[in-house]
Amino acid sequence: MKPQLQISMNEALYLRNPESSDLGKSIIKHSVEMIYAQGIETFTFKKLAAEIGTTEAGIYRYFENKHKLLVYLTAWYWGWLEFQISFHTNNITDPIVKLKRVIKLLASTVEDDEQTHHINESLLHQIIIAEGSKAYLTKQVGEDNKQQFFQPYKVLCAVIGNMIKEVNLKYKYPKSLATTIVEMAHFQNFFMNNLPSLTDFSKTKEESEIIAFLNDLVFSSLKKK
Amino acid sequence: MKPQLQISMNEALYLRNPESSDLGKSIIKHSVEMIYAQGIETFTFKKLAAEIGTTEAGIYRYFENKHKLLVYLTAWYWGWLEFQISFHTNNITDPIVKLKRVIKLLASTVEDDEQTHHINESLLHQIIIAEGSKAYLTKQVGEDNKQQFFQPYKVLCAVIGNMIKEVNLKYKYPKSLATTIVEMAHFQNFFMNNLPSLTDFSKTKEESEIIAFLNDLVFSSLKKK
DNA sequence: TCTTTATTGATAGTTTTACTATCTTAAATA
DNA sequence: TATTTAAGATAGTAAAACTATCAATAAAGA
Repeated sequence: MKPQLQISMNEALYLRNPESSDLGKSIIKHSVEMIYAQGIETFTFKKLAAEIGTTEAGIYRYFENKHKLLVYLTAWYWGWLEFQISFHTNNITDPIVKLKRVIKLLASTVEDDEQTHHINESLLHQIIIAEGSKAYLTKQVGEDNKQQFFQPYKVLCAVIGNMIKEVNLKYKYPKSLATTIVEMAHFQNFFMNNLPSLTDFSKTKEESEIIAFLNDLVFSSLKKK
Repeated sequence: MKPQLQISMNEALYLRNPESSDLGKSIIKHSVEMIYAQGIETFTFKKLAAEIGTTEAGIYRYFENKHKLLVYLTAWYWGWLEFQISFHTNNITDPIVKLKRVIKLLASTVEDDEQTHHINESLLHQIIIAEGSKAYLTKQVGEDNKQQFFQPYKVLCAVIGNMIKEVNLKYKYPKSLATTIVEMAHFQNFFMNNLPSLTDFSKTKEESEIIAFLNDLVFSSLKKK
């Protein structure tokens, strides 16, 4: 039996911890599948309840509303990704190699660990691409931020920002470049698949091209003069 | 009397052309003010109707739904911005100067032409920053794209992509760099004001810093080797 | 083992959003 | 003057987004 990876979650994101029961885990599992399939706007707690054989009220015992659930899923994803990054860059000493590794992890389709847990990371990755920014592009972003809902995202960006500094201490915009990498890894993917004329990858639709673009972008910026 | 700038709009975006009547113009004007103030999720046609002294049904005669209205506003904005860009880069021959000008236009707060029309471009700019990507981050993106709803955005990106090529014909990712500039001009602004630890501009909160970042990013990439 | 507590299921209800339909009036146009 | 057309007024429906209550059951503690 593999050791279960537990992502520690901000308690203010849920009413009852979904990791603490079968129903909770089922909510997460089917949320991911349904939001992936239908998109966040057409997804409702009622549909979710019907799907997993419980009632709407049952869902509301775990999550206050759809927005909190989305924020929960994004927070979980960024926490998970940060773990992946620290795992896969663990014994790399060269900061350039390390940063390249991160870019690859950000822009690659994740393979799902079917065995490990109820969350299909591959579907969740697609959700984050299409819905992730909706977690913070709201009027409540200030309050949500005060409650630390975006901490995993901020931690991940900080980690990448530090790697950037390792490559070139004199570079003036490590944080902004970090968010640019993260956001563009996703946006270029979305554009490539949905509005292909906005990218240079419409012919092959290969994520390796996104990686090449991001590498070029980042290491041109970090080249010392 | 100044000549009115008319942005030509895709007819499939509305049921009745809002530019064709006072009520229509009022819908646009107050939509911009209300979406700016409340955000797109809490904004409703009922509230809008109350605000402008008409009925919900009255709004529905112009726009099929809230999403179409948002797409209309974003399309208008990108059309308007493209005009601004072509106007302000008109007699510039040096492609580097031209591209810098574009970056400045993208990342600067727009001053509203109070006199010219019913749309407050300054508020609309803020709406695009916070809500703009929601216009295409949906499950209907494919159908919406087929109906050419994103044409003004695509045209703008193509224009910028061509300027990039003018600077360096050998650069491999002109389109993706163009969308990166456009999106990051907005995202860095949103982060600076709402999640400041994600940027390097949290101290000053000056958009001039975003411009400097984008200039550095773009011209590092376009430097010939 | 008995009792308490916690979790879920079942049911019902409210408010708001998102829309559709119809009818009337007023204004513009032919 | 007849006739399209836009807009106001009113009403209504379906679904979404919740809240409340009570009973059944299972686990945990005394």
